Amino acid sequence: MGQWGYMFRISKLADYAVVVLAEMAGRAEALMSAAVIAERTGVSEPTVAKVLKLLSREGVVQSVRGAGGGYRLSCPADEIAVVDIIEAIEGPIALTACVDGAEPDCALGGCCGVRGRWDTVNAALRSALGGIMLADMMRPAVKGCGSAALTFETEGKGAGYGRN
Amino acid sequence: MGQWGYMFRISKLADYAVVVLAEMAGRAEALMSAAVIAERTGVSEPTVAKVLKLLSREGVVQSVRGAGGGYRLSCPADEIAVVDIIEAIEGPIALTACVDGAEPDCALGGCCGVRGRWDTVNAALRSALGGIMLADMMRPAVKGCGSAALTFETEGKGAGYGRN
DNA sequence: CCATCTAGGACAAAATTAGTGCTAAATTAC
DNA sequence: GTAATTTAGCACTAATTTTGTCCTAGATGG
Repeated sequence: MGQWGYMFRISKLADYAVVVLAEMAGRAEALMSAAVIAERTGVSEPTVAKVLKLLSREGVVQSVRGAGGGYRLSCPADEIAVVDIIEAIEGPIALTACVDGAEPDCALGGCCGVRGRWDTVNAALRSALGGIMLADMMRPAVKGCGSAALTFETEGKGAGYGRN
Repeated sequence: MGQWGYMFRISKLADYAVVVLAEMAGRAEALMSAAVIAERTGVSEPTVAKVLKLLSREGVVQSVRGAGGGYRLSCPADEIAVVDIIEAIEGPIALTACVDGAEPDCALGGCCGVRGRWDTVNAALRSALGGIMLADMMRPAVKGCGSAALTFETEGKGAGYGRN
């Protein structure tokens, strides 16, 4: 019922995360800085940086600090489940807050007719999404797109942050 | 990354919808007014009314106007998929706005490396959730509130409905 | 006609998300 | 060792979404 009317919307950040990782997967071994990835994907640099920080903290990517540093995937694209990416950004999957253990002060209290029943749904979700890998999200290499010469510009961010 | 840190959160309204419908399923044939359902579920009346209006518009429940009117389920609880309920409240399932055909003005444009790839994910989602029915969300008739001794529940926690 | 009861839209407040900026820490290059 | 590069981690503001409520209109039954 939001602007798009879609349920199960994932956050834009998670969406960007998949785009960013798909880009990185193209050069799986190489280190890429946030700035370069931003340029290659078209996502604004601050946003790319934010996404990568989260992904790094959750172990989806590895980071190397310092000059010449950057990020690389922790494992091959066909071993990273999309659901893991989303969880890295948004936290554990659950259809409601009403899951085992959490949230002590439900106003409906012990009378809630569906308490604990969402677990089944959540399990089904995880199961269904667990099999879809990052590699499945990549298109078969489109030329002309996104692959504008990999230049390490020292020009800086003076060019301004394009909005996403 | 919200307060609960859960991804795939459904809205509270959709959550209420399941609670409301589970209540109605107990007396499948009978007409129940929004006021009565509100009283029996503990969800505030304006909210119950709102939920029922949406469910009615989408055909999940049937409505009867006028004195003595109310709502009843359109079909048995084991024929109503939970995902249908959620869709009735929140609109069609889709993990991103970036689905087939839709959304002409994605800033990443034609260069987006994952464009169209979400369809697979969404299909998997629908498939997994389509098999879970409202009937599966109901507890096997619990008399008296708070007894709660039920299969999966490891403890008396687990809630998630904000107060009204 | 009058008391009920749903339909539908409008709306303000609250909660969440998005996006940006700043400072610190690590690493490389000179 | 100093400077430049690049990630880490907050803190914060603005924009968007969700909630919850209200108000008016249309049906229905007695």
